[in-house]
Amino acid sequence: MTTFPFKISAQDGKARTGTLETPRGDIRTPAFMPVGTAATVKALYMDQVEQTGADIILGNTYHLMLRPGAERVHKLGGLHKFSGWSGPMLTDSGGFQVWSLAQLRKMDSDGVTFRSHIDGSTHRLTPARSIEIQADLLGADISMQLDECTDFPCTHEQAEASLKLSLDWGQRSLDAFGDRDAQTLFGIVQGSNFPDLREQSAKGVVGQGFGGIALGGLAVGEGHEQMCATIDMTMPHLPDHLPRYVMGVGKPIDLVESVARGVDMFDCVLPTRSGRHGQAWTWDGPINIKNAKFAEDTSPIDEAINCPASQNYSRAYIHHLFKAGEYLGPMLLSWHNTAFFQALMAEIRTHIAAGSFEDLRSQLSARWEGTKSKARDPA
RNA sequence: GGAGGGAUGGGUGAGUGGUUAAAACCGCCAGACUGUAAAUCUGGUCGCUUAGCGUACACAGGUUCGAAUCCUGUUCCCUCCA
Repeated sequence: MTTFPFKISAQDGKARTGTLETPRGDIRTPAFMPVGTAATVKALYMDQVEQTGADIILGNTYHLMLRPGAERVHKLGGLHKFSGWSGPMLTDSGGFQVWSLAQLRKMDSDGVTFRSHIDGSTHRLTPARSIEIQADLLGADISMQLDECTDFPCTHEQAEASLKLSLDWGQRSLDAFGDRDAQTLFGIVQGSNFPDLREQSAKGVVGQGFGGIALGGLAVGEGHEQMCATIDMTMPHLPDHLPRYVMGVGKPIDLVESVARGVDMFDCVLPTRSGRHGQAWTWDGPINIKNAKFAEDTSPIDEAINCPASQNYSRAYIHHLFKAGEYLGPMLLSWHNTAFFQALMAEIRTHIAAGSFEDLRSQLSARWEGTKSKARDPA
């Protein structure tokens, strides 16, 4: 397995900062990767995404195979050329859709059959097909193994069966991936919130020899505390020399606390989705720009963020855009949020390098205490 | 001048005797959003001392055990004909 050079330049407690070097460019870690599911980071130009400081973005196997079709993207020159993003790209395998589209798919030991949410047509995803789509057709720099994102909560028995399936699919993904010079493949640890199962899964995935290790099955309703506990129970079983990626996370507080536990990479739809919905993340916490109190607020969203959307537009104006249903509102907040998440990661890197990460962490954790996600009510 | 139609909660607009404090949508006020079926979804939106009470369907009367709904008058609006 080709592993991209991962150079850790500084460590502060369990937090570490460094660079993951890919043929398409370096990824500064800890890194936040904006999500571009359908070959677009929603509501943003690729130029804007790049200017926010993002080194790498995501694409999605399931969505792209349905539309415009993986073969078509390949015919058009691959996902980078097609979308206009020339930096590194990571693609998700479709494993998250196994969970999020549970009602539209059927699983067997060999793979998953999806009924398209667009037109009802049937699509088959196996570990090998997912690799073919990601690495061969889309041309992802980092591919993810096909996995089953385990539902939460679930029984020990269910979690064990699920992680074993993912382990098996991981091996088959590796076999299909083979040897490649300029691309790599990450494995995914599952096991819900059971220490023995996370250990079992982690040891299995690490033993298989991937180019990076992801933690899956998080941010699916377990809440902030459970998520941190799960990361804690998994980290001891991961090697230091590989990048660690927590999939689908998270809120700023989640990022800070995960970095403190040794995580190097993240992705999350939150900055763009909540931006489209009127939520702006700031150093003082999230605000809902649609709230009446911003109707005549002439201050910018967050002057401290080096982004035109953050600095050059009044809250009153963006409030108006949202109330009026104007496209520019969601565009500006998606832009701001994406820039804010990058600014947060940059700040984190700087503090790790300076050995002052714990100061930053305690400061932000106190400030963002109230934003921690609660565990989903089982009722 | 004549004939007809209509006035319902912030707006549009259902409702033609009791199950109507009054559908639905919009607006307004909040909340949620974590590997994107999400420019989405959820809750609230007459007042009060809130298992109840008081007001309320242009206005004023009337019929009825009971009226937004039926009758009479008034005011205003719309269409058509002269």
